[in-house]
Amino acid sequence: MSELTPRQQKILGMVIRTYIDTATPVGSKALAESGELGVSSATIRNEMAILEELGYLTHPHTSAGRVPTDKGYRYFVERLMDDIELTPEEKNMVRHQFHQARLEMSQWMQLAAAVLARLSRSAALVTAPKLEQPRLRHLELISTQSQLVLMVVVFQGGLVRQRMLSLREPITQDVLSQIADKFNKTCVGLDASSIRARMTDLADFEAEVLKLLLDLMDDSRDQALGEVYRDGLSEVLQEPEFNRSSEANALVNALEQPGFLSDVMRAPVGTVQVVIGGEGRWRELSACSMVFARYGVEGFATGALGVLGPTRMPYGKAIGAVRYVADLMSDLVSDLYTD
Amino acid sequence: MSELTPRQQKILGMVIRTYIDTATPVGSKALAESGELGVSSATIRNEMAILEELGYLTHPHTSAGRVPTDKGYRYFVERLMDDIELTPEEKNMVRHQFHQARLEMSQWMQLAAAVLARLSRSAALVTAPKLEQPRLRHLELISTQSQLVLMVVVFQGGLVRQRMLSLREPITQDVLSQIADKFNKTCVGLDASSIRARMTDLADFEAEVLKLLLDLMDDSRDQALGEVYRDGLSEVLQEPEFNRSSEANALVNALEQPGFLSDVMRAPVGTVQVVIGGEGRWRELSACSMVFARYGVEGFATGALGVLGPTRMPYGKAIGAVRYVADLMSDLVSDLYTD
DNA sequence: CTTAGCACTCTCGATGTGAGAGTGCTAAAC
DNA sequence: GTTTAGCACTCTCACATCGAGAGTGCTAAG
Repeated sequence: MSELTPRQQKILGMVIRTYIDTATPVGSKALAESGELGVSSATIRNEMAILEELGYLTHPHTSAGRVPTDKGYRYFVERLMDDIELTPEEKNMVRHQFHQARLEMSQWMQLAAAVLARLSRSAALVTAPKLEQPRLRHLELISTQSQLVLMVVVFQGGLVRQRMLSLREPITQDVLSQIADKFNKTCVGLDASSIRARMTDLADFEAEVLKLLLDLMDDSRDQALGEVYRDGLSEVLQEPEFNRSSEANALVNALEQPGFLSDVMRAPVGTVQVVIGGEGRWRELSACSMVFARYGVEGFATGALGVLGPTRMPYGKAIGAVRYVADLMSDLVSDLYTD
Repeated sequence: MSELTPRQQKILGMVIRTYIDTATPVGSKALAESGELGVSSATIRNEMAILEELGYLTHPHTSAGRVPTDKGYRYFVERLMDDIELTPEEKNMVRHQFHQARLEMSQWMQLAAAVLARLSRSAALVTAPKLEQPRLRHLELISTQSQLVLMVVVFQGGLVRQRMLSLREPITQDVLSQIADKFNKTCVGLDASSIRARMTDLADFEAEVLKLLLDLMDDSRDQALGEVYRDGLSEVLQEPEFNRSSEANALVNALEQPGFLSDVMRAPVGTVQVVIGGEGRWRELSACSMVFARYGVEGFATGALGVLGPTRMPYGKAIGAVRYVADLMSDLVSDLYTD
């Protein structure tokens, strides 16, 4: 890819910025009249023709202004964009909201989704952090009815999971407590495989508890599926590109599909990824872009968050918001969940 | 309201059923040709004119077929509708799916939403059951870091809630366990106000635990706000009435609004309510109908579930589905959560 | 290399038109 | 009295036409 001249870069940037603003194709005349270039519309036309030949711009039809291509957006995001940082006021606002919230993951996630949606004017998604290597911290068995037992498991770090278990024959609470004690005495601090190795020679019911516990530990590793928080869908559906319902539908579908997020958002913690126009992999999302990041503590517990909007999204704000919120969430996970 | 003649009822029913099917105004000729009435289109026209005068039908314009009014739908739902029951196959399918799922409220809720959406071809909403009068079953305090404590509370019936608590000065796990024990010895089986009355003379930190516990018990009473499961949005947005994005937006907005559901779905357990065209109270939902019910055990724990679709929704299926799923969920709550 | 000028293309909104669907009304038939 | 056939009328919808406007590409001159 040959380098663009400074003027070409400037023109490309202007086209994209105006298009993001107005959602209508931008013509040479409008750019010339803005005065920032000091050249005539004819010159701009020539440059635009070159940019089009290089694949950064297109025409919807012969006599309309120019519209950025996915490649154009990519170039813009990687080289031309400025003010990726949120403003101090925005940061303050976000921090303030997080400060107000209770110390609870589900609240944060919802809050994070709301903040992302508001700041980036796109639909936001946040998945719960999943433990990479869950270690047992505490196990409790509680009889709720004669034939039903509630198992509450606290993992190292403070994540709590529960599961129910139905019995063939009644077991008293005392016996249950003894069994729980046995697990707590032997298995605290261990991961699933160590627990499996350690707990042998178990009575009938104990074996069942063990099975359920291991199952739960396995599940916690990718329970991201279930707990996903969304926000901002209604805002993004107002964008003109989603008036045609086929586009809108693709987006709503993607958001509703439970597996979608975890499929898409594979990335190391600390980097912000931008997927423009579905990037070939998600054909139905060719009108959408995603900005997302993983958050949490690598190797311990990570989740994903991001925004989904039209390719014509305000990338600067979106990237800034995703980065800032991801960092914030990482801090929270690190502060609260790691010992 | 004067009574409709049997033939008028039959015509009204046919108009509504065909309109629900086709989403296009239905004319006298089409009804006459279906052959079920044995009269000519002219007669049907006369009857339709009367039905229009009475307010059950309208014209979109002079020369289009008839469209039901909200009043027409209401009459239909209350007097004309048949097969409100799901078919045995559908019931089987639903029961089977619930049988497959794990013994876990969040799974059931998600499943219920999915089933409702599929059966009624509308958007479905399910809120978690909230405890009317939570009683403490078990309390656990776990230190996760030097300055952080995780409080896990199990309520009578098996609902588990957690909250974190940051300390001014470190407290050892032993001390924490002693405090938890104190609560468990004195307060098990009590509701919030009894606990408040019982636990007096508390040390500094104990008072804080008490406050948090009471707070949590209070919250659990209407935590419905947070935990809401949705499904079927993408399907319902495909319906022709939501091509105009303003209608669609009202619907998406309503679904995203957290308070909306709890506002709307006030009803006793065991009855299915039908709100047609927003019924004046929800002006922005004038193109939508809702079918919903409360489920659970009255006086102990109840939640709400329902579907939201165009006024032109398949009421029979929707009501049947809502009733069946609500009953199923009630049974589950009753089986698992009551002692 | 830049720019003015110009012909050309294409969209968009307004306008018009004919076919089709459905109605309301009237008068005749049962 | 109810039903029906017939007919004029109305309104939408799809389609075509048309001019204005916007924007382009090209050419030739600065």
